[in-house]
Amino acid sequence: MFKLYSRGCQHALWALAFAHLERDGARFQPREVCKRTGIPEPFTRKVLQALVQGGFLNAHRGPGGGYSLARSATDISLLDVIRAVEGNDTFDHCVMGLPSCVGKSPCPIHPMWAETKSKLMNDLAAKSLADFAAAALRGETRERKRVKRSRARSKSGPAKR
Amino acid sequence: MFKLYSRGCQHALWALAFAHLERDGARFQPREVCKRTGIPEPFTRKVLQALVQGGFLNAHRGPGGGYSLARSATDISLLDVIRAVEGNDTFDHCVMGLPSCVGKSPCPIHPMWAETKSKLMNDLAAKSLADFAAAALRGETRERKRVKRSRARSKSGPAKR
DNA sequence: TAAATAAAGGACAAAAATATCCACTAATTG
DNA sequence: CAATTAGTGGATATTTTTGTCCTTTATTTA
Repeated sequence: MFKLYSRGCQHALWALAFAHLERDGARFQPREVCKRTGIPEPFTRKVLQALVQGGFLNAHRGPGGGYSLARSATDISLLDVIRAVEGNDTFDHCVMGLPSCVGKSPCPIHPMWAETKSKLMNDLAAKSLADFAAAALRGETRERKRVKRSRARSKSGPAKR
Repeated sequence: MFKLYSRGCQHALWALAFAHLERDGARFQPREVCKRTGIPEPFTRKVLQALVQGGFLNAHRGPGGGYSLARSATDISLLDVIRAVEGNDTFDHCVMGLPSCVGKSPCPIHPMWAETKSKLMNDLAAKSLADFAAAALRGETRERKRVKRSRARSKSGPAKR
């Protein structure tokens, strides 16, 4: 169960990427975006609320409402989004469960993990929503659709634990 | 919710590390090891079962039973343990949830993520249980004890999502 | 200002991960 | 071979994550 972020955060990234693609800088309707990307609308709406509170989205109520990015898509990094959705401390927890895994008493794999994390966080901070959206457009618009359809249990391999 | 493996796998790693420290190569009693490391015994026993089935542990029933490592602690890598507990495909899932995130249609962050994973998996494959145990001894024997005591909710920061 | 639209927020439901318990079985020992 | 010890496997409980629904509130437009 190796994962970078929660499902909600994953949805947020798809939503923002497609929102940006539709009409850069303009408003977007969560309904449309969710339908196009095949992500669950009610859950995604919740996550969008978090992004509003985090200051990354502006909400527009009433008829023709929707959301718009509070800053340019080139100015919002994936790390920003992840932090906004998951909380600022997502990357701070010890992999071995130690309450204070620092300085004189690190966990047995702290150095290795710290290195991995550091590189990853740099990469995520360097990648903007615009970059992400562009990459999504290049590779994955069609493929994405199929996710929703084949939603049956994948029942992967042995050793389920 | 950035995580490298499940809680059960975390428990397994602590248990194996301390088992190795107690008496290298010899049998160990899960009861003792769990008490010393402060990890929940019933849950950990389940995970040990998985390791038996995975061929990493030998189980010994009856009086004075317990477990022993099936191979030398220097010959079992952290990656081996993780795979045995989590399933061989733990590291194969797409971070963006795509069913087939490869080749011509990778997800928007596939390259970045693949790079991170590759390095991490190399590191994990290079680190043996013996290395891990040695590091655990250097840093964390005492500190670990405190985990169990302060088991109260940590209620960390804002932006809980 | 009334009607319609759409986001906010909270309650609720389902599924998965985490954790415990117990009856059963195998091994050891006297 | 009977008694005791300790792992196995299955059932069950708890918590967290994921996902839905519905009422309220704000905004727009006629």
